Amino acid sequence: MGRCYPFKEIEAKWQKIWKELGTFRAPDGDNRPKYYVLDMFPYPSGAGLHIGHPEGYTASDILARYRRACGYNVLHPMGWDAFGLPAEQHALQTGISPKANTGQNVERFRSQIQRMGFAIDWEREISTIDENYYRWTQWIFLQLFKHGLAFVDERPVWWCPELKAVLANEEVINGRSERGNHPVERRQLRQWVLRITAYADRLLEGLERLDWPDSTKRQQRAWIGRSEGVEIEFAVEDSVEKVTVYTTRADTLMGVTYLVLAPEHPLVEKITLPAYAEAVANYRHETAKKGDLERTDLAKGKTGVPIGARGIHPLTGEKISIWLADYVLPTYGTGAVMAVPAHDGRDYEFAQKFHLPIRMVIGPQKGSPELPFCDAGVLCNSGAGLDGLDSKAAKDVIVKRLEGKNLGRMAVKYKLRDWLFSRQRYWGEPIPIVWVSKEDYGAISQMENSPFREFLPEEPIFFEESGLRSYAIPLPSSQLPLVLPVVDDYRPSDSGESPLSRAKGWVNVEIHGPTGEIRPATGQTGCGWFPARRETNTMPQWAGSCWYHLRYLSPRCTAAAVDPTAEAYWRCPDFYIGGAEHAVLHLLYARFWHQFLYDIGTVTTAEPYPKLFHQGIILGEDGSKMSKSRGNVVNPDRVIDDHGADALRLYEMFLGPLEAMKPWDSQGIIGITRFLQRVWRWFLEESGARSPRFRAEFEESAAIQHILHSSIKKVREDIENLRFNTAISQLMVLLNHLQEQPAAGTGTGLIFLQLLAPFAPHIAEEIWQRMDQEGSIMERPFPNYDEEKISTEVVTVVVQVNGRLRGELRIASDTEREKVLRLARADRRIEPHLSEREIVKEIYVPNRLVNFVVH
RNA sequence: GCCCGGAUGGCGGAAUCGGCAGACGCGUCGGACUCAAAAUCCGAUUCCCUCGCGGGAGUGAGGGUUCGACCCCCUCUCCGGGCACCA
Repeated sequence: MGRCYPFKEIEAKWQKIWKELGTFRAPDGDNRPKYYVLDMFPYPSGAGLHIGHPEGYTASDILARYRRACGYNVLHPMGWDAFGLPAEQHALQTGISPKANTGQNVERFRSQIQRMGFAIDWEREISTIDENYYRWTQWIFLQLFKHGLAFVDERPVWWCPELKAVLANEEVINGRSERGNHPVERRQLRQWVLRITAYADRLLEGLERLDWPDSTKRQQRAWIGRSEGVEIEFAVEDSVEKVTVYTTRADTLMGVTYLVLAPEHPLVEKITLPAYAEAVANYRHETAKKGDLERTDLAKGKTGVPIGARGIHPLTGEKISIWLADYVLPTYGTGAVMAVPAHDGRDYEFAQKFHLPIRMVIGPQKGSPELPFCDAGVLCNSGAGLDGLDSKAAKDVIVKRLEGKNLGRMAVKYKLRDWLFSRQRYWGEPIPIVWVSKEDYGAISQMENSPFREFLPEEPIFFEESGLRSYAIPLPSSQLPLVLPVVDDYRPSDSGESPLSRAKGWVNVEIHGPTGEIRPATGQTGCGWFPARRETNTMPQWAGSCWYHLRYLSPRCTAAAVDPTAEAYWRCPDFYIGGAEHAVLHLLYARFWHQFLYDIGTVTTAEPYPKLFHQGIILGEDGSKMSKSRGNVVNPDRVIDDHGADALRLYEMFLGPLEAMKPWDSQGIIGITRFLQRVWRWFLEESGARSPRFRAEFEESAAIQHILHSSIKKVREDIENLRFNTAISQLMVLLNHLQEQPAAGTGTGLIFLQLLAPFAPHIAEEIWQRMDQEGSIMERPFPNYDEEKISTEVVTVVVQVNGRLRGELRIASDTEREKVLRLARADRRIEPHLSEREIVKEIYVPNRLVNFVVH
């Protein structure tokens, strides 16, 4: 290492000063306009900060510091998404409690983040595992419960034998667990479910008004998967039952040649003919064993069995066979489809395999098609009133006919499923519910002043187990937080029960109806005391992150999840930045909770994140994803040790566009280090004192004023558009020009420092001080540019002949067209290209370009 | 399979209302300083022909529109991401 500026000392020095002075504290309510910048808070893993974390944080920090300098009251907070499976697995391996382990990880993350010198208001730090935080997560859950949006259901769920845990749909990828890539299987378990589907339309429509990346909106739309179609009833021959199918292609109704039910369809038992019962039972059994991986594996081809019963076509009365096939999913639509093999790829494949009839009803193809025609078209073979209509018109006619017979109606379906909200784990928020008998539920719900009625829903929530019904009683506010009990065994049970179920003293309680008190079981009930069992499932990791953006507004508030006064001022984040991997999970769940909180009056904004940005991924030096196994992981601590936090900040932003995926280059950071050293040496002498080059009264040349003011403009615009790489390059260009001058105005130097400050705050503060400036550079308004200084009197106009560059002219700006063309024609370099040729056309783009078209 | 996004020097990347391609930085080469090295500073650096002046080619490939295309249109290749029997 050569002569470096003393980044170690000055970075520690300014971080200390900022902390002591509370420079970045964001006061509630203020005359200034507010600006709320939010980072996706990290999961504090045992591995410590990754080089990718500071990328997003630096970006938001630059924006925060810039907005501050532009006169905004900026809120830039940080916290910890601290519940999660890794801490629990670590506990199983080491015996160290998740709480202790997570605490250590948080310490490390905090100190690593603080070393970056971010303008964070640390007094607002939050953690999802704090009792005073999850108390309100529980409160929101109870509100959902009260409003009928949280319920229990015995349902097939993804069970991972390896993790011994139930996984949400989103945590299962191609039949394997997202975390750990273990195989998963179906199991029937009692689960808590949140009715996110009730918000499907609002979640969809709300997207229109959001300033989000298109790809993320697209993903959410696809996830919600709204489709408009028709439900059609097919009577079953010799039966009172009917098969209801859902289709988006009612126009192909005349091409239906058979029906298919999902193997799980409840009608199967009722309508299967005895002769087919055994084969059907076998097929259903086979399907149940399959994971969705096998079931959805297209390569394996279609399977299915007939059930003997026949359906009756609602318009033609034709009798068609009914089949069971696992290509029909029980969880979508009605779990039954009408098969139109001529116009659907899947039906076609199935029909081919089982030699079922194929009837074309969308023309104009002739004969039996080689391939199904799946687009819209013009109807044929469909009879009077339909043939010749296009698909759209035909749908209308067919729906009208069905409605006339009361055999069909328009219907809207979604791919979105309700959110499976319980986990059989220890390290999560306890669900604040106790279970009581039917009689006791009746008694408690009748007690007029019982606190247990605070969150009681209109419809009771219950489940049945070995013939006994248990009823859900919500804990009252006075019992919150429901604290996670200390246990010594974090293993889940093989039966799918949470480790909490082992804490018998915690699980078995008695509740006092009149007062809302809860005590450990004594066996002495009566006098308003009822025996109860606590819910032992915990919430998924997504819960805490659904509303953290609100808790920052009033992190210590004990009276409410969000203090209404603070909420009225800060509202919601003006800018939200984080990884694209959260496009559908966190970002959809958080929108759901926020919309719900809006409905119950907790917040005054309809959407949580009006503007969202995804930073790209930083790859290893070899261009592949950083991973321990590849040995290409860059440790931010090392980089700060070697080059300083300012250099790391600057370099991460200089690598390329913020949203791009870009490889780290340990050579490249040298360029940034050199730049910072040149800055240091331009301002300061060897001794560290301010350089004598600076003059208080100094008239800069027009050229310097031009580059200075256009740099101010570019830096401002680039920050506002998150183009930090080009902003930094402009600062380099500016310094290159300034360095060529023997002297400089003090004001020019100070402007340079102010432009640099959001990116490299420590060095900017230090030089600011050594330039004898009072106070923090952060307190000064961001420089403005003078448009007049940017406009130039002389411009370069390039001259082309037939579009090929042949020369250029230096002329006064806004010279009239004829004069420019005359000068161009006479130019020494242009003339030879024009001589003896006819000029067909002359193009002049003012102040930019001349093009002669010659024959 | 379907839907997005991308492809620019040795490398990361600039430049898109259609108007000088390669800003800025890395690397490399040459020079200054030095006993020497490091550091620093100065210069060169898309490729080809040329001592030079200059000329030719060039933004993944091929075609098109235009006075003019990295930019717009069509076809294709490769890379990245998302969805994946959703009827």
